[in-house]
Order: sequence, then C-alpha cells, then structure tokens
Amino acid sequence: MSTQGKKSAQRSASKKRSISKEPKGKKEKTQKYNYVELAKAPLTSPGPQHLYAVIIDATFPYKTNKDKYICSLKVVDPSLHVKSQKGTGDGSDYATVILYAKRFEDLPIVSKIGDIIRVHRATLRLHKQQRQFNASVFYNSSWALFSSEKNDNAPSTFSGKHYSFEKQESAILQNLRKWALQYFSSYNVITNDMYVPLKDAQKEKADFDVLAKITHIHEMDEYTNELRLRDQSGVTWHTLALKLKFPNIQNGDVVRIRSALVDETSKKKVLILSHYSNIMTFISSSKLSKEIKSKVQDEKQPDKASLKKGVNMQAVVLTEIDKKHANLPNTPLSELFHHADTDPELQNKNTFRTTFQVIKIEPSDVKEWAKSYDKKTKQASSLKGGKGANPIFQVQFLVKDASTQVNNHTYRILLYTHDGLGANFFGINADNLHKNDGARKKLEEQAELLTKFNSWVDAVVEKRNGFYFIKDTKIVV
DNA sequence: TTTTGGGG
Repeated sequence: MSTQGKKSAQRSASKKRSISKEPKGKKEKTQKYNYVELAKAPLTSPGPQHLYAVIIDATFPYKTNKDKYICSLKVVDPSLHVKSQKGTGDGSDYATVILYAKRFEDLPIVSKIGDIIRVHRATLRLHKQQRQFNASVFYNSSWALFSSEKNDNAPSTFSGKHYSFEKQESAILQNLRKWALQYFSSYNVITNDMYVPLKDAQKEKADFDVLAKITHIHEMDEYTNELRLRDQSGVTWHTLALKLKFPNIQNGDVVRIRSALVDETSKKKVLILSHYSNIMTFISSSKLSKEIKSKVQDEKQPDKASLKKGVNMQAVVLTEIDKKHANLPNTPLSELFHHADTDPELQNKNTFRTTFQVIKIEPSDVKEWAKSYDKKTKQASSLKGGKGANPIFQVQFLVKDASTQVNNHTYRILLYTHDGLGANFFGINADNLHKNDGARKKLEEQAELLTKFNSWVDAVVEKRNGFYFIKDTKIVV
C-alpha cells in the first residue's frame, strides 16, 4: 500500500470510530500500545509492533562503519522459548531484536540475563529463519529496560527523554517477571550450543561465547581489571575488562561473555574482548548460574613451593585479613597518602584496607627486623650481641599500587609490633634473629616472596600520627 | 529512517 493509501485508510478508520455509539467522553481510547507475543506477531503487519520480552543475550552497543550504533539482543517470552519438535528438551529458541541508533547513549547496556526489554515500533521480518524485530531509535522506535528482580513500574534505563507507561502494562510486566523467574529456575536457558567450554577454547579460530565463574579479579591499573575465569571443564583463562565498561562485575559472579577471542600471542591463556563484547550476570533465580557457582571451586592459592619457582604468571595475594574487616572497602595508596587529610570520606577514619606490592623491605638485613623494645623509654635497639629483652618487629615496607604506578614515589607501610599491631603478620613471634636461625630463615623466605614480581599484600592498616601500621593481617602462604 | 546490519 502506498503512503497515501495508508493515510486514507487510517483516516477512514478514525472516521468509523467517531461515529460509534459510545457515550461521549468514554469513546476515546487511552491505550496506544498493543503488545504482541514474539511467536504470534504477524510477519505481514501493516505497521510497527510493540513488544515486551525477556533478554537472554545482548551485545554491548557498538559502532558500525558509518555513524550508526547497534545493539543486538536475543529475547524470549512465554510464546517463544523452548525449541519444540527438536527433541532436545532444553534447547532455547528465541527471537532477535536489533536496535539502531545515531548515538551510543541511545542504546541499552544489558548487564543481566533475565532482565526485560520493552520495544515500541519495531518491524518484524524473518532473518536466517529467526524472527527479527528491527527498531530504529533514530527514527521513532524506543526501548525501556526493566529489572526482573524489582517490583516497580519504572524502567532502569530507557531511550529518549521520557518514557510512557500505561495502566495495562503493570500486569504485563508483572506476569513477564513472574514467568522469567520461573523459566530461569527450571531451564538452563543458555544451552550448550550457546558457548564453548574453556577446555576447548584453544581450538577456536573465530570468536565464541563463554559461560564461567569469575574466580578472581585483579586490578591491573586504574582503568583495567584482569578477570580470572573458570568453568566446569576445570580450565582457567584470563581476560581484561575495562572498569568503566563493566563496573558491576564481582568476584564469584557467574557470567556469560558474548564474544571472546583466543589471544594467540600470549603465553598464558588469555581471551581478547572486542568493543561489541559483553559480560553479563544472571538473574538470581537462574538454575544454571547457581549450579556453576557451586560446582566451580574457587582456586586455591598456589603453595609456597610453586611460588618460589620462577616468575608468578598471575597476581598472587600472600595475605589474609581478619574476618571482622571483610567488608572494609579497598583504599588506594594515592588516597591514603595524598588525600586522607582532605577527603571527607577518609578524614574521620583511622582504619583502612589497602592492597600493594612490596618493592623493598627495610632494614635489608633480615636479622635486624626484630628489635629489643624498652617500654619505658619507647626505644628500640638492636638485638645483636645477644643483649636485650622484649623482642618486637620493626619493619618498613616500601610499596606501590595501581593508583601510584605513574609517579616516582614509593610509600612506607610499617610493621611495628610494639603495641601488638601486626604481631601475627609473619606467623612467628619476634625473636633475636642473630641467634634464632630457624626464625631468620623463615623470614628470609617471606622477604623473597613479598618482593617477588606479581606478589600482592592485602592489608588492614591503622593510621597513627600520619604513619600507617599493619594490623589484623597475616601471611598465609 | 533506511531498506539499515543482523555473530558486529
């Protein structure tokens, strides 16, 4: 039908409505959007269609060759989710939604599989036997994202300046949330054909998807996290994830990575992500996510014997902090040493948690790490020659971290145990190290580990007179 | 709005 024809059809339709016998004031329809089911949406609809659906996969919004941005999603609903007549029982069927926009910020960032998207004015076609809904945000389409794990009607993000929400949608949204929770608790949803086990990753020549648990997050620098990924095939890979792009991922999360590539140039197993790659967690009812979370064990710290061999291929945290500080957030060294007196967040605190690498330890002679301490004069003196009582540790760590990588300063973190702070750090009591060869040898080993490449100390420190003293922290390797 | 690009 021509545009003219369409318009006249619309006009005559509205004429018909206006001559209905409805009493005045009630005849106006307030409902603008009829939502279609994915499997039932007509392929030959004369106009755009509107949908509510549950997201099971999404690219990160990405730029195409010429000033256009795309986000591609896989979606399901009660009408379209499990492959029928294929005998697999648990295979996912889905429709795709392709969103086009002129600007990055006009597209949704999907970080959780199981969340809900609403799309207005999409056109449906078949593409490679899939139902594909196309929606141009730069024309007149719009979208809104809803969390599946909340109960309100406000979208978490949406395109445009405002969003509409009609009364009828409340029920649609509620029902879809209920269905999503149920669906993810009884089906894997992300089926075997949708990802590659990590043990087979090395063979992949093109990009592929991953389903794994994050067993460790290491801060490489100010902008980058290094994720350690492990799945049920028992193999570990690493990947770099920009903090700004994926701000919400946490240690222990089970994630789907949409599009990863084996880094052929790396000696260790590294996956390369692209600009369109996405890392998504799952809604909490997900059976699959729970299973992987419980079955993939967190990795053990390497033992001392393997640590002493060669270079650490990955970051190793040598210490553990007391449980009572488990929820203490990490404060970078730059904050501790340059902003602790001016930052209102830090001003009134004196206990911090910080993670650092030890560049050097002073005194360099381990035998002088323990001193004799005179409680009256508060003086420490060498135990050399066998004299002196009340041995304590007095050790200074010269340290760096990601936040201070670019400057030339090193910072001092102190292990001074005269008041008991940090007394358990080395796992042995302070003693005369000129005499006690066993203790000295053990501490020399610790010194070697502490200053080794890729070794990290996660410590709780207490601020006293502008100095930071380690406490409630011990070496565990 | 343009026949978008869509596993990029």
